[in-house]
Amino acid sequence: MTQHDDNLPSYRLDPQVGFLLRRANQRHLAIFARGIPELTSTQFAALAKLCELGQATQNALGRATAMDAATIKGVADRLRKRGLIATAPDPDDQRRLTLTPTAEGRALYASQVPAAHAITAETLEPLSEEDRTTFLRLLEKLT
Amino acid sequence: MTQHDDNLPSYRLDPQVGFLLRRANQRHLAIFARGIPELTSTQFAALAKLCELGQATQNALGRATAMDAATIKGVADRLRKRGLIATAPDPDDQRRLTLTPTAEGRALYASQVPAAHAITAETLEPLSEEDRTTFLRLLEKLT
DNA sequence: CAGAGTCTGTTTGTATACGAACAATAATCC
DNA sequence: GGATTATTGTTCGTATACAAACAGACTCTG
Repeated sequence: MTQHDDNLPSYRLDPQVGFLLRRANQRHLAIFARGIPELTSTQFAALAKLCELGQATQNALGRATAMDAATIKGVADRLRKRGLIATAPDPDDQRRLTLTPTAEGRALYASQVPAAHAITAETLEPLSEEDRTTFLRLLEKLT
Repeated sequence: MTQHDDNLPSYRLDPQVGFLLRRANQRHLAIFARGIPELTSTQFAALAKLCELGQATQNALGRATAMDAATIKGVADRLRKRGLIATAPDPDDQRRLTLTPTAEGRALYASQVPAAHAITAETLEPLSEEDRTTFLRLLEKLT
């Protein structure tokens, strides 16, 4: 069987979950960049969620898209600079910034939804129909 | 004011592979940072692979750890600054930089291997023994 | 009501990531 | 053997990520 020397640390990088997760993510991001060159994966996520919600506070949008306050600020700034979302102060809470997708933002989002589905399909393409379901079910448990 | 237009293709962010991959990766990185505060996940990967290989060219180490030339440069610079790896010019090829782990680097690596295994275990902890095998098998195909 | 604590958005600093362009060097080909 | 091509490492610019510290605005509690 396999010999194990207890004096030497036995560790291989390649099969570790973390390494595989990082590479799978890299592959997905490359597919995304080819599929929707107009936006980054993160920007599309924020825009999509904002269109889904209709409107949201900046930090709330960050929570909904798994970005911390500092990250969502940068993403929101770039989307606003491109005219895809608009910012308005909340009359009920002076701290809050309410974000809303602009008509242009909604249009871009709608136009890219088919591409987004294609990206998901291409990312999962190496798996059989059945394996995709299994994979997504298990992956969801690791979030 | 939110209304649903049935002409638009439906899309939800939450179940998309890309979003789940990103969040699973975030969770893993948080586990890693708690488990090995001395090094980032990327730095540990580079150090581990270099210890595995004994020595490597900078770009070759990048390829072995899935980092492009610009990324591995930054990682290698930080590891060198901390005295964990050493750099030497290749006599046979003036372009190449040969990287080698220092004694300190090997010692730190060896001391953290158990923690690294624990990180992998904790990341996969939500899955049953059988599901872990399945998940890793499928994840590997998406790399 | 006053003070403690919480939440909002912001800023700074560090660390991946990657595209693109670059100079120096090697390898290849005709 | 000289020109073309490829590779190596570097730099620049942009975009996530996140910790930490901050000020201002709200909330809760005593």
